[in-house]
Order: sequence, then C-alpha cells, then structure tokens
Amino acid sequence: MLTSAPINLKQLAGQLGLSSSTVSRALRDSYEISPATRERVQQLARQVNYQPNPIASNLRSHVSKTIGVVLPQVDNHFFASAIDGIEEVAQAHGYHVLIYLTHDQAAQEKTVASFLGQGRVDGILVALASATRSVGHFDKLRQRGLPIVQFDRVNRLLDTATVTTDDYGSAYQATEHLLRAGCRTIAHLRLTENLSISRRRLQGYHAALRDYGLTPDPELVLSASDTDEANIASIAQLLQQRPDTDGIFATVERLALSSYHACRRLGLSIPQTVKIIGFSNMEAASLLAPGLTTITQPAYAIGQEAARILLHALTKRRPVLASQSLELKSELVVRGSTGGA
Amino acid sequence: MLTSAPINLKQLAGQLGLSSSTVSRALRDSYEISPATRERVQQLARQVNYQPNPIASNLRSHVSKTIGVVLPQVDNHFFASAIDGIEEVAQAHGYHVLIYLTHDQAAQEKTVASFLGQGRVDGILVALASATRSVGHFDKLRQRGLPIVQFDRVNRLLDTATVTTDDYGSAYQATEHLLRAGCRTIAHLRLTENLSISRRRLQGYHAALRDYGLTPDPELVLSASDTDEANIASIAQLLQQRPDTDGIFATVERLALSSYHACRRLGLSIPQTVKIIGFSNMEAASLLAPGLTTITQPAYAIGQEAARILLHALTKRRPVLASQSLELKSELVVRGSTGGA
DNA sequence: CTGTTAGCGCATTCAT
DNA sequence: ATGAATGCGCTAACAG
Repeated sequence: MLTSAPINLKQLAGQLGLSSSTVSRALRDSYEISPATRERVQQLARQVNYQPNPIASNLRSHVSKTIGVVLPQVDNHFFASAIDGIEEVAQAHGYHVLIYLTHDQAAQEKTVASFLGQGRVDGILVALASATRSVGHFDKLRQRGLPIVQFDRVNRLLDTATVTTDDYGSAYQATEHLLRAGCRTIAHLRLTENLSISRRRLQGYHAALRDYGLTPDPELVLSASDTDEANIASIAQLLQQRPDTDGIFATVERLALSSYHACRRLGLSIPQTVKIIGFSNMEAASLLAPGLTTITQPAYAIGQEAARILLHALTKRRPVLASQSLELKSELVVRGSTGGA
Repeated sequence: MLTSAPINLKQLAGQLGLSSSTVSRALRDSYEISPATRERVQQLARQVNYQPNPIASNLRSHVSKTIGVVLPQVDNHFFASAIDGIEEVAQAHGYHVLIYLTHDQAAQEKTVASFLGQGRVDGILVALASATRSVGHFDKLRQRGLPIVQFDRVNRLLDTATVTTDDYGSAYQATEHLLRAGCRTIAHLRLTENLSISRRRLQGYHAALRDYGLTPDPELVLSASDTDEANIASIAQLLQQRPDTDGIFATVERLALSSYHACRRLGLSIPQTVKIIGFSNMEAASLLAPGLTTITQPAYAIGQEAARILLHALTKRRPVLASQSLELKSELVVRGSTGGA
C-alpha cells in the first residue's frame, strides 16, 4: 500500500559512500566526525528529506521524545487550556503528546498507568482522577525512574513535583467575597475528600467563616456525585433543607453550573436570593452570566509550567524533584470588573 | 535509574522452556498453537505481569496502535468535546491518541504532517486549520497509504472520508431564527473563505435571506482576523458603519463571544437592539447568557464517528473511503427552551 | 503444532 | 575520523 517508502539511514549512507554509523553520528553532531563530512551528510539529508525513524530510534535508545498527559476530563475549560499550554511547551522542545482521559475514574487511571509503563513515554504529566484513593500505580512508575509531574489535582503521597494554585488563599478570598456581599449561610460544594485540592479549599472556606465570626456547619458541605443530574438534585435538596442558604461556593466549574441549574429549577433568583461563586475557566462565564462571580485559575500557565518542569528533567536527564513544585495565583473575576478583551 | 526492568519475551520463553516465537504466537492467540500451551503461556504472562514492548512490536510489525489527532485549538468547547469522543472510541479499541494543535496556522500544520509521516501513527484524524490553503502535506501522507479522516473543518481537495454537520441547513435555520424574530439587517461572521464549512454556512445564510425577500449585502459579511481583539474591533466597526444592524450570525464560538464583547463595548443592549445567534458548544452558554441563541454541534458524536470510521479501517485493514462520510445534525438551542439538565 | 533464523532501522560498542 | 559488528524486543518466513 505504501507508495514511496521514506528513505532510511542505510540508503542515505549508500548514496554518500559512507557507513551508516558514520552518517548516524554526523546527523547527531557527534564530536568525532570531521566538519567536512558532517556538512556533506546533513546537506544530503535535508535534500532528500531524510526523516529518522523514531520507532527504531526509540527501541535502540529508549528515548521516545513523547510525554504522556493524564487528565480527568477535557470538557472543562481548565483542562482544555492546560493541554494547550502543555502542547505548546512540548512542541517547542520537539516532544510529542500522548493524551489519556480517565473520566475521573480510578480503574481507568490504573489502566492508563500500565500503558505508560510500557516505554511509550519518557515522562508523565498527571491531574489525578477525583476517585483515586491510592497512587500506587503511579508510584511504581516513579520508582522505575519515569519522571512525573502532578498538576492541579495532586496527591502528596505521590512524591513528585507539583504545579498547583493557591487553593487555600483563593477559597478564602471567594468565601470572603460572599461574606462581604452579606451572605451568612454559605454552602460549600466540593469534588471529593481525598484530593489535597479539596482539603485546602475547604480549609480556606472554614478560615474565612471563622474570621467573620461564623461557625462552619458540616450540613452545608456537599461532596459531588458521579453525574451532573445527581449533583443538581443534591444541591436542590440542600437548598430546600436549608432555605436560609444565601451563598454557594462551588470548588469546581461543573458544580458551579449545577448550582445555577438547581437554583433555576427551584425558582431562586440568582444574584438576589442566592449568590454563587465558583472556580471556572470559561472566559465566557463571567462575560455571559449575570451575578456569577468566578475564580479563574491560570490554566494555560499551569500546563506550561508543569510541562517545563518535566521537560527540563528530560532534557537535562535529571530526576524531577518535589522541591521544584510551583504554586500559582488564581484570579477572582467579579462580573463587570474585567476590562475590554 | 530504572529499578526493576520489565520482563521481556525471551525471558518469559526461558521460564517456560519454549521458544520466543511460540510464546509470541500464544500470546497473540494464533490459531496454530495448542490450547494447552497457549493457556500455560498466558497464565504465566499474567502472573509475572508481562507487558510486551510496544516499540519493538511497532518496529517489526509497522503497527503503532496509535492515531494522530490534529486540531486547530482545544480552548473551544467543540474540539474539547470532540477529543473526548475520539479518546473514548480509541481507548475502547486499544488505541492510543497523539495530539497536535496547529493554532489555526498553516505552517504549524505542515510541521505536524511531517511528524505524522514518520511512522508514529497508524492513522490520522484532522480538523484543518482555517489558514490552510493547500492540503498537499496531508495528501502526501494519504498517498503513502496512511488512512485519514477529516472532521468539521474539511477540504474536499483532500480525498478522504469526512464527518461534518449540516452546515448549510443549520446556517439557514439560524438565519431564519433571526428573521422570524424581526431582524432585517443581519451580519454574518465567518472564519475564512477557504473552508467548505464557511462556504456552506454562508450559502445557508444567503438562502434564508432570499427566502425572506432580502438581498444579501456583502458589506455585512466579515471574515475573522487572527486575534480576538482584532475581531472585536472589526465587529464594533461594522456595527458603527451599519447602525441598522439588528442581528448577528456568528459561525463559530469565538466570534459569537467577540460579538458579545463588541456590543457591550458600544453599549448596545443585546437581545433588544441586536440579537446574536452563534455556533457554540459551551453547554453553559445557553444557560448563562440572556438573549444568546446557540447552535450546538454534536461535537462528542462527531469525534466518536470520525474515530470509528478510522478505526474500522485500521482494524479491518481497509482503506478509508470518501463514501463513508457522515453528516450529523446540529441543534438549535433557544434560551429557555431546553429542559432540566 | 513448535523451533530456527532473520531482520525491522537505528545507535552504540569495538576495532582500526 | 570512519567502518564492522552487535543488539534493542519483537514478529514473521521458513522449516520441520
């Protein structure tokens, strides 16, 4: 089926009257090659458009020039932007990006981890699934020497560099925003307990409440279910059980939207009766939604930084150190407060 | 650095007292292996957690079990959902997904095409960059026998199967929606002329205007620039030059949002003075935005179908036929007209 | 049904 | 500075 099979090293060497090993070295700028032949080789290589076979190269050298990216979802603007940043940095370094979606499921993530242990990738970028409790599947890879960087949804039990946002601070800020707007009964919607991101956001929320003289009420803290519909139902239920609820702090985009739905369904007017603030990376949300305040994470930058840390390790052949971890700032976007574009 | 190197075929064969070829065949369920030894082999393989090296396999068999996905962007809900669908189908078939972003630039796309010609992938899924004029770089791959499926942003000059939506029909429907709402001066915002998607959407718009007794006015047709800021400026300029404009039909999500921005900037009230309808796949948009009507493409399904066509070709070892092309329906979502979830 | 042999394309010894 | 030989781990052609 293949028409014009691409030229290979041996054929190139043949045309030059050299051995393939010499050509191989010349192409890789080996120091032990005369500048003259190096130039000659590289010129012909360009001329005939020689493309080294990356598979063969990989088999021999154990370098795939590929990184694996593991994400819970991509239909969420945060991860979409993160991929964008990752891809940009990877491409700039000549790396390829293999992508895997876990749909927030632990089993899926384990399967993916086993794929990643087969030598397809030189390193891994991961945002853990919210359902993940044990990180053994990734730790095994780490112990084998595969560099890993966690971002956003991280777990401290997995000893790697991490790139996160100031979850505590922005949760505090978000809660404070509602408190200043007069809210006194603020619901807290979160993904799951076992992500550090969830814990830290809850702590920020608690701290803000206390600083404003309020006592955290466990009844107002809701952990997400698997489906949007279930979440909307739980939120609606909470709002009915606690009609005094006047504020909602959603720690992820989906839950902010579900809150919107739930309020609509119950006929609660949104900025007036209940105020909603939520993490979200839809640039459109703050533009389109009246009364919705968003906390926007620097998703693109997070992707870039995570990729940079990983690629630095790969190109310098150094391990990834936990000490390289980064914490970036989120941005509170109050509707109307943003500029033009 | 690598601690416990994974076991390989030869070692496995050694432990079983068999030759590696027998083991290889037993693992691949070859018909010419006795059920007894096949069972024995597979059992030990599971026990010692043998993972075949996909790189070596690829080098030998020219099968990478990987598909390449080329996208203009991912910070756009349409493509994000499409990836989701693609990934799901790929994973179900045991395929891996390599992702490349072109940022709508032709040069980037050429580079990517050359990567894809190196044997990393068994097939390609592509949504063309809007800046792409010639498709020679992909056609070369196609001629070499690499199966390609285009989706959404397709070009007929590249003879492959395509998966698209009913661009003509939905553009007609969108324009009609504005006409019925009383609009008489409707601007048409599009990406670029050289995508069939753009042409067909423009035709649908023209047809609707004519059917309502209006003459298409070229002055109202605007092609997008490179940056959002430039687009907002052009749209604002158009709205000032033609203050009679009472409707905007944006053929892509970004342009719908830019229209929103432009109206805001000029202080035009959105459902009252100017009505906007736009293609968009933010499930949130129709929920959040007052007065914004959206046409939602079945992005997830498009991704799935495109992947299915490609994987069918790969697993059956058949070429991709243009006759396998699919056209899916879009959905017009008028604000408030949608149900609960 | 199973074993032997060969080689995918490249990078790396080891020679010279 | 260059070439010859070896093998990465696997699959396939060719025996038996």
